[in-house]
Amino acid sequence: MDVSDTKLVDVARRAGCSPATVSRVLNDNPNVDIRIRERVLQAAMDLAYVPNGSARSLRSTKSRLAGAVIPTLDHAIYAAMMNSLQSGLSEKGVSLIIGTSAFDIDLEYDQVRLLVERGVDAIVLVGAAHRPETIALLEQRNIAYVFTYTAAATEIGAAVGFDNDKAGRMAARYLLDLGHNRIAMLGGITDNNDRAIARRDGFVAELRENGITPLSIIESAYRVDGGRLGMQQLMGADNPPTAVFCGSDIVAAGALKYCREENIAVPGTVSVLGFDNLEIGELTSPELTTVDVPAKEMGTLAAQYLLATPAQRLHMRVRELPLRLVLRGSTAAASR
Amino acid sequence: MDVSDTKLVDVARRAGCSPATVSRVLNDNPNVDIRIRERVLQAAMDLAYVPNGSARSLRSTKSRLAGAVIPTLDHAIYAAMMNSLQSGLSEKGVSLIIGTSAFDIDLEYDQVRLLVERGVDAIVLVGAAHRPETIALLEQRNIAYVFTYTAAATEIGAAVGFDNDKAGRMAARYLLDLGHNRIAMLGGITDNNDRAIARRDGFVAELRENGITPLSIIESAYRVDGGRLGMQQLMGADNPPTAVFCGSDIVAAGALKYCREENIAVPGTVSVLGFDNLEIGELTSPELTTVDVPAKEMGTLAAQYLLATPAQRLHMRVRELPLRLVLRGSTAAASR
DNA sequence: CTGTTAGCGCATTCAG
DNA sequence: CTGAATGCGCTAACAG
Repeated sequence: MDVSDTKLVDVARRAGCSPATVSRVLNDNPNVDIRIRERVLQAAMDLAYVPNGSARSLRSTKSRLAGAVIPTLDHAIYAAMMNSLQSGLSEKGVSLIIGTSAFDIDLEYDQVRLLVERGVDAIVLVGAAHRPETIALLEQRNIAYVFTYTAAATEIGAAVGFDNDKAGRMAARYLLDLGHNRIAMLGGITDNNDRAIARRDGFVAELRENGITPLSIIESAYRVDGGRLGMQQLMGADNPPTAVFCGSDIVAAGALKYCREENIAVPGTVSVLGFDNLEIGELTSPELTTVDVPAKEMGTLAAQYLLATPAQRLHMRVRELPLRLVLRGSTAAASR
Repeated sequence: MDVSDTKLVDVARRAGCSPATVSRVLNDNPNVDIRIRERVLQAAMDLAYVPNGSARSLRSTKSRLAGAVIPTLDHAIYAAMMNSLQSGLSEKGVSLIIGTSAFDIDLEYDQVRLLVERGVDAIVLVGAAHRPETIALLEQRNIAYVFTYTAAATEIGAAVGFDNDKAGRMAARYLLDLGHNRIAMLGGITDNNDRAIARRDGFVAELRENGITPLSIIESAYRVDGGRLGMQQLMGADNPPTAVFCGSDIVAAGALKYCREENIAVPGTVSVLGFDNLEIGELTSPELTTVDVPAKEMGTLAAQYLLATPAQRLHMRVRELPLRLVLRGSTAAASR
C-alpha cells in the first residue's frame, strides 16, 4: 500500500500510550482518562489517521455498513426512499450499499448475498415477496432486515410501509364514491411484484364487493409511454371507462398525455387517478389526483429501525403508515 | 456469531485440500487442477459458504467496493447516473456505497473520508470543485477517482462528462439564432456548484460576445416551485424577456406552469429552454425544448473507468461527451 | 500444481 | 484506568 499509511499503533506511539487505549478512545469507551483521550485525539489528527474498516469489522462483529436492494434507482419513488435512508444512516456513521434487482427476486438474492459477503449489519428490502433462500440467509447470519413498501413482515423481520391491498381499495372506493361504474385499471407489471399485485387485487375486490366488474385491467411498464399506449387501448375499446386507476403517476401522466393528444376531456370524459404522488403530478394539466406514498418517511423509519438495538427493534416490528388521497383536478364525479 | 458460520477452512476440509487452494479457486487462479477446483466449488456450495469480505480486503489490497458522493439522490439526474453506475459495477461484482453531500463540499469531504475508511478501491465524485483535502486524501491513499458531470480533471484524476461552459454557450447560441435579444436565465443555485456556475458563465459570455446583455439572472432551487416563482419575478419585470434559459427541466416545468396559470403564451410570448432532458419534459404542454445531459452514459462510463486497470485508465482520463439539443415545442423564433 | 507459514490492522480478553 | 497478548478469516509469499 502507501507509505503515508498511518495505523493505530502509530497513533499510540505518538500519543505515548498503548494501542488498546487508542482503540478505546476511538470507540468512545468512557473508561479512559480525559487527558490521555485528548492526547490520542490530537495524535490521530496530526497523523491524519483513518481507521481501517475491514480490520475493525473483522475483529469486532459489526461493520457499520447497511445494505439495500431495490428494483431500480431510476424511479423517483425508490430514489427518494434511498435518499432519506442514506441520510438517516449517515448521521450515525453507517454507510449504505445499494444494489438493484430489476424487479427480479433471483437477482435480488444475488445482491443480498453480495451484501452479506460485504458484511452488512442490516438490510432493507422492498416488498414482502422474496426467495426463501434470501430470508434464510439473513436469518441464519443474524442480519437484521426490514421490508419496505409493505406492512407484511415475516416472523422475525420487520416492515415499514403500508397495506397495498388497502391502497387498492382506497382507490376503488374513491372512484365509486364519485359515482363511476365503468372503471378500468392501468397498473404496473405485476410479475414478481407483490405490491402491484396486492394493489390490483384490493382494487378489484373493492369494486366487486360493490357490484362492479372492472372493464379491463391492463399492465404497462412504469413509463410515460406505457401509460400513453395503455390509455389508447382503454379508450379505443367499445365500452371505454369513465374512470381509470393508474399504477403510478408516471403511467397516469402518460394517460393524460394521450387524452390531451386525442382531445379527450379529463376529467369530463374520463377521470384519471394516479399513485405515488410524484412531483410530476403537479405539472400535468389537469393536475393529477393521486395516492400519496410516503417514500421519504419509509426511508427515514427504515433507517431508525436498522440503527436501533435488537431490544428496541422488538417494539418496531411493523409500522403501517397511513395512506392519503391527494385531491387535484384529474378526477370528477361521473356525469349524470 | 452464528453456529452455521462456514469459513474457508471448512470448505478446504470438506474438499480435502488446503485453505490456500480454496482461496485460489475462489479467486479464479488458473493454476488449480480442474478436478480439485470442482471439488472445492461443490464443497462451497454444499456448505453454503459465503466469503468474509472484511478478511479478504484486510489481507489483500482490494475491497471490491467503490464509492460515490453525489449532491442528492432525490434528483432524477443523479439517481439515473447512480443507477447505471451501480449496474455497471455490479456486473463485475463490485458493490457501490453511495453518500450524499447536499451540494456542500465540506460534507462531501466527510463522506469521502467515510468511504476511505470503508476501504473503497475507487470513488466517483460530481463536478470538478472539491476541497483540496478531499483530493489529497484520495491521492495519498492511491484511490482512483473520477469526476462526473464535468470534463475538467485534475492531473491524476479522470473526468467523464461534458463541458459546462459549452453547455451554457450552446443554450445562448440557440436562443440567439432564434432571434431573441431579451433573454434571461433562471438558473440553479450556484453556491458551491461549479457546474451551475460554468453554465451560467458560458451562457452569459456567449450572449455578451454577441452584443446582448442578459436582462436578469435569477437563481432558484431545483424544484417546480422555484421555477414558478422565478418566472413570476421575470415576467413581472418592466422589461420581460422573450426567452428564458432554465437551469433544469424541473425549474423549466415550474416556469411553464406559471405561464399556464397566467395565460402567458409559450412559446408565443416567451420561449422556455430547459436543461437535463428529464422525462417530465415530455409531459408539459408545450413539451420542453431542452439540453440533453447524458446521465446514464456518465454512470456507465464511470463504471468502466473504475473497473479498468491502472494501465488502461491512462487512456481514459478525460471523456468529454457530446451535448445535444432536444427540440420540442417550448421555444420559437422571436416575433417580428 | 499444491501446502505451509505468516500476518494484514484492529478490538478484545485478561492481568495488573 | 491501562497494557500485553491473542486472533478475527483470509491471501500472499515461499517451498516443495
